[in-house]
Amino acid sequence: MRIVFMGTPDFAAASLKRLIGEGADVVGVFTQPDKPKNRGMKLCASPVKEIAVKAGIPVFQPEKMRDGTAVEMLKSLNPELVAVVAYGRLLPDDILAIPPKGTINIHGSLLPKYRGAAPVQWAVLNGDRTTGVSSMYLAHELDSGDVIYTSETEIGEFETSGQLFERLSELGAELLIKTVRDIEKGCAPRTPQDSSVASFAPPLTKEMSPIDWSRTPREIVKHISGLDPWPAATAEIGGLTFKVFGAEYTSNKTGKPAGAVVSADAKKGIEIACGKGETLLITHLQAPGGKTMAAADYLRGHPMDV
RNA sequence: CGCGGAGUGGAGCAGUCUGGCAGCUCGUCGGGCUCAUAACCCGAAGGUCGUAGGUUCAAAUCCUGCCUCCGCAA
Repeated sequence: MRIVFMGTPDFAAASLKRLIGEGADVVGVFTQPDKPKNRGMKLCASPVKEIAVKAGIPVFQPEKMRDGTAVEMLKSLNPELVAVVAYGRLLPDDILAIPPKGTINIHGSLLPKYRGAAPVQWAVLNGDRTTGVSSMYLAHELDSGDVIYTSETEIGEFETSGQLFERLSELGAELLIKTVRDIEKGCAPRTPQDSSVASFAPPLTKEMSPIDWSRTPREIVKHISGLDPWPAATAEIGGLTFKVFGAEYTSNKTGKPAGAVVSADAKKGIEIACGKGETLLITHLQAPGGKTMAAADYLRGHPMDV
């Protein structure tokens, strides 16, 4: 079955790699154009492009999806199925209409929950105990198509969005293989989404970074985990804005106001007052301009008065 | 040439401006105290100061090249 793959970041690369590894007939790969990135603003290829190039698969990087060129590119490949994983672009109907077996998508949540750009992060932020991945047919409206299969997994208490992303990208890859196989066999189910219970997971922004210390320790832990690795939770301590990457629960109580430093032990970390007099121990942080390190290490070089 | 920071015993930092015996908080090892301890006391080991050259009586420190790492921004 001739398949065209569309995707961009690591989450998608895992699926493409798996698809190729399973011997699927991937006849072309669409990915976002190379963009200037990193130190030096060098032009960088997307993770998906790197996989495709290594596998010798033709790569297409149309700037626009609606000016007709993308349609021509896709038509010339004569695909039976198009598989989209985090391509980062809404596909117009004339593209969706091309492959006779349909256009499918892998999404990082249990649809209809968390439609949108950041389903993984919001599952963590909201403190959900479980989440998963879904495969679905693409429809005109964002992430609203009929669901084919889902795969569920638990979220660890301290699992970060980055870690969950990695696991879900593997789960997603597996689900994609299964979905493609059953579509080829003609036995893939399709279940319409119940849009009345749908929720939306908008992209994260830096405005979300500052920690609200008046919340409960668990809410704050979820905030920290959910924003890791980007945009990262931040805390103002002693006039500096730190990024916070790790915290542990304590059994301590304090009379200090939320956000105040309760203790700064060079063997443990920085303990901060939260809501209702509970406290949280920051164990990993990043000072402005510095690299991420254990809070205890930071305190050794930067003693902190309480 | 997007902007910027940094390489100093195992970890995190100071010292560099103004050259002059390599320092701090930990860790490690040995000993002591203790019912006990991540606590306390005593002692010890461990560094060609990223690298190559230059200036100097003398370089971690000043000058030049190179390597490596990191932050911001996207």
